[in-house]
Amino acid sequence: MNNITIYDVASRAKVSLATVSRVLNNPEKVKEETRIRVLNVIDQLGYRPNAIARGLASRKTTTVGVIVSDMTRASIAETLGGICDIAKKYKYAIKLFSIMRVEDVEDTLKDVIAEQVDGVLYLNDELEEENLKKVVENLKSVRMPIVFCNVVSDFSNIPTVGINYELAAYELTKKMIEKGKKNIYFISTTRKYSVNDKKEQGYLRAISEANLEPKIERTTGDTEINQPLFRYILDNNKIDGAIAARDSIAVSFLNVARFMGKRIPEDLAVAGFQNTRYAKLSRPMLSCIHLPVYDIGAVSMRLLTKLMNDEETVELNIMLPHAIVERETL
Amino acid sequence: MNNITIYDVASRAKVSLATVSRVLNNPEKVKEETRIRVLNVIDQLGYRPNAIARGLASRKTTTVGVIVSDMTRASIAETLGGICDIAKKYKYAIKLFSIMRVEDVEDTLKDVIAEQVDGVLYLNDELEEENLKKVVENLKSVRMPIVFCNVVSDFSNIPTVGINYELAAYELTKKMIEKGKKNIYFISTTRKYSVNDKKEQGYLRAISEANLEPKIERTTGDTEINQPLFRYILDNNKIDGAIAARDSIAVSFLNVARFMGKRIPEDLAVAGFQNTRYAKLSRPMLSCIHLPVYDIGAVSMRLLTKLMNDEETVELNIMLPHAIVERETL
DNA sequence: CTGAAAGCGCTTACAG
DNA sequence: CTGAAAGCGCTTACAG
Repeated sequence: MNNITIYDVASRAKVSLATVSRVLNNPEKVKEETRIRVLNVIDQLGYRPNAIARGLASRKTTTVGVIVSDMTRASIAETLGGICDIAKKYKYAIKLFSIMRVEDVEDTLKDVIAEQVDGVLYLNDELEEENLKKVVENLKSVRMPIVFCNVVSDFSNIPTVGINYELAAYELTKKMIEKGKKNIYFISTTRKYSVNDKKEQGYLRAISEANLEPKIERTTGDTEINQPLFRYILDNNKIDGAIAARDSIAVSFLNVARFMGKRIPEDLAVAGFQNTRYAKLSRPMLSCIHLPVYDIGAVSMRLLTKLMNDEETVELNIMLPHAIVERETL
Repeated sequence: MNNITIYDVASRAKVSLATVSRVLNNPEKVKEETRIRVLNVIDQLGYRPNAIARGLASRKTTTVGVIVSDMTRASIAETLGGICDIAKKYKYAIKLFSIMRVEDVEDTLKDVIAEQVDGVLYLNDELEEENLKKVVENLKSVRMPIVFCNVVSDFSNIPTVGINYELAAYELTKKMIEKGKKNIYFISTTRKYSVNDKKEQGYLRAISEANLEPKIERTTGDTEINQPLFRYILDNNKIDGAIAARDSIAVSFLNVARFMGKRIPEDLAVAGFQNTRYAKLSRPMLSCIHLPVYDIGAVSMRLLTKLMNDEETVELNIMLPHAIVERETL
């Protein structure tokens, strides 16, 4: 494809290819005069070293593998944005891997390893400790640096960046309680996400501290299916608060509640997690926990670069700050 | 990293490394007995060929480069999902490149080429024909197959997959006109996206066919800034219809209109483009053009595989079907 | 059908 | 400071 090789540069600059390689990788080892000459030729020819050949020779590909389950989820996109920006800054390329079915975990990992990436960012937050274990073991066995990006797990020795979901949910629940709510529901997802599990725990802690009764419901994300469930919850209960694991669920719940004549937030307070653009577009405007998803991506990529370069890393489990955004539903 | 090499397999299977390579790449050239023996060893050892070495030797990396401008945009995520799924199916890896600033175009392209990908999917839909030209020329010069994924351009000879935005906007506008609306605004984006340009054209065609007066406004995506503009539009005019280039803008506009007491859709019809999950969550529920963004990704990836393998491709400019989703605002 | 050998485009000790 | 040479782990004509 790219016809210009290191040989072309070398012959044109009247040096050996070793020298060209050095001005690229260890410029300080080359006499300034030679270096400048080579650099000029590189520039003239528009030479870029073949990343594949370089990867083979140096056993470093300056590529990181990003493992995702469901690309489609909105938060993933922003997190990827953060990852990309920082990767670019540190000159890493990004290879994307998706694990569509749990059965594919090991196979995907073999792929990742075969692709010779220098490190892995794991954003697959479906809660399956056994599978997570496989991931960790596979990667450890080849000494591949890994960081969990917004994935909560019991592996305390794996570098992680995220937020303190437990605390965030705790604070949010507590805030509702302080506002006088006594029948607060937690609406989680049917599918198990590790982060949602933590939110649930935080909710439970606040509820039990206040001696209230915990009430947890689970929904699929699907609006059509939610409708009857939400209606049922709102019909049969003296519910006066609802915390949803995701903004979209919260808005969906909010809509049903309003349709049924509930005054928000007097009769019913509602809150979600994420603070997407659409939180502001709901009516009334949704209150929620703001998740710095872009930053989570950026910071985890940065952490990974440190790990790949054996830099000293003070903190391996980074919790980014969260915030309660109070709008109109709380 | 991966310690098991083709040599290990060869010696254990008592064949030469050439034979191992053949069972992997040209199995039909190997005697069945030998093939099975080798396959067994591969299995036992869990051998995966080093993709980098393979890429260097064969000059095929079975990797495609995906060039994106703003990862953060919601539609990109779903499109990426389609790309990933099909890439996986055809055993291609995906490398992600972002072009953050226009100045980076050429530099990013050099990166892409240096990374030795076998083909490129270009999803950067900011309208800049000159820059698009650079992209095309750079890639053509190294004979790199490329497909424009949801990018509209004047380069009719570049394979493209998307929808007929002009027609979609035309139909949508026409539908509003048929419903008796006479003062229909088109609300586009300040930033130039090639697809939005087409939408504008379709809108204009329908408007002029009906001898109505075209009215185009542009907004940033930012809700805070939109508010006053929308208020202004709604205040000063006998507007009775609004088509927004994006769902989020449509919902935002809808909210302001309702706040000002407009009855939807009697006083004012509103429609958007995309059909995100949130279109259903607005109140009243947003009518819009449904864009098959996942499919656009999937189909363009499929098209690219054909191009990379020099398969005959009947259609190089694929327009996927769109649809008007009528909910409550139209 | 199989093996020996050259080569893909680099990096990196090793000499000098 | 610079060059000759080996080697990274594969693929692929070329013989046989």
